[in-house]
Amino acid sequence: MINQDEPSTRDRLVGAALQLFAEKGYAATSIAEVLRAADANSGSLYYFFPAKQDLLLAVLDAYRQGIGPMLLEPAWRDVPDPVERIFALLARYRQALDASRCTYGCPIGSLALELHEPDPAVREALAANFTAWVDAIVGCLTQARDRLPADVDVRGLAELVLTVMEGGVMLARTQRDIACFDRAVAQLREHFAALVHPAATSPSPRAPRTGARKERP
Amino acid sequence: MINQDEPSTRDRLVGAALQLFAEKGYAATSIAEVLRAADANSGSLYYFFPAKQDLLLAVLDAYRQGIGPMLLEPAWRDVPDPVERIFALLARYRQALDASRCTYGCPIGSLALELHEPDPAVREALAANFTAWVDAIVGCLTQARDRLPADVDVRGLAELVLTVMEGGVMLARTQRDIACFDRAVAQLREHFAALVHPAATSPSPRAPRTGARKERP
DNA sequence: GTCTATATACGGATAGAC
DNA sequence: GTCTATCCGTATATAGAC
Repeated sequence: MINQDEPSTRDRLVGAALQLFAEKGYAATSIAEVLRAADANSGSLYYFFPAKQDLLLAVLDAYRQGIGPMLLEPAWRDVPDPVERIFALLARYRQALDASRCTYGCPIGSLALELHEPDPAVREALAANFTAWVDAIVGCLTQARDRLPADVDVRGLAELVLTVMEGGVMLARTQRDIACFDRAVAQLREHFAALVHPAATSPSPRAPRTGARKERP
Repeated sequence: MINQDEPSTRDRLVGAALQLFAEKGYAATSIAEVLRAADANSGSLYYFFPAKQDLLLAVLDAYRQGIGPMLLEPAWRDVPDPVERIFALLARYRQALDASRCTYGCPIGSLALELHEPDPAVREALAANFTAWVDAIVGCLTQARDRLPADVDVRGLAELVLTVMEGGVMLARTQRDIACFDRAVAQLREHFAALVHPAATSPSPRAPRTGARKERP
């Protein structure tokens, strides 16, 4: 066993930076704050990370590695239906948004828009996070493949989910109104309702649609 | 007439800041850079704006005032159909994204996510920009009201347009791939295609749908 | 690996003449 | 309204002992 009960200095630094970058952003977080939050000293940090950006890269890697165990797994524990898993994931973001009174959104999205001309390594690390997230949704859609139209753009649809989440978070945060996020998700629900078959395979006892589409004259 | 040919020092400052904040972000833009770009001096800037944040507020106000003349009017000049105007607006963002090789997105969205704990005045100025943008889409949808289902959430649908634009810009910038934005817009097209009647009123000679929805078995 | 002390630069903002 | 010169805090990063 390598893991101790006490996290290593390096892990404390990455953890502190992860939290602070999410709360305040990258530029607005000073090294001194990270050191204070991690209860470490300047010498330790620069022993592990040659520069602040290397700390950011470690944080982005931690996020990517955490997508499965920290995000998807808890969100999907009690949700077997692949389409519902998509909305369970969105509900997770809603929860974080709500708990922070519309302050905490998606840390990757915030960093992606804060860093305008990022170093290639940083840009790729951000892109890798989005790709992993979208891949997870693609997985859900693939599992529900037989309930989808044959000509559907699976990747495009998965990206739409990310897009709606990120846009909904942005709007809700700016308006300080979680209803914005809810409306975005509700619209996505409508989109799925028009697209997905009423789950002949799934034994889920939900109604196949929430709001029946109005008939055309 | 008040306007001269030469823009005032104040206008040059706001214009320079507007461009720099969009290109590099708020925190990453130094006062010195603004002064250089505006060909002005520190004394002039602080004569007009007590602090950097007041310059930001002026920039956000300029954006809001420019939504009509600088954004909607040129985008809608040759597009009478209200639904097509929505996509013409999105095409405008695509153009900016493309011209900058997926670097320049939506400056308001970037600022909204960069500034995590903004001063109330700043947050409200950002929110006012989003509101004005969404209101414009609501206007389009209202004009097309008779082509929409009676129970549609007009504001929710308008916010979805903003949400898809912002999310699409975020993903395209991060992946440095405009196809991400295109896929997001294509999905929105699908959503509208399933929602909007084939324009009985509009004399536009377009086909009512691009990709016919697959029939359910 | 960790500590303290510090180098060095640059940030926003100010002073006061003109 | 505009100019130059400058204050002063804070930022990242380094040096070198332990």
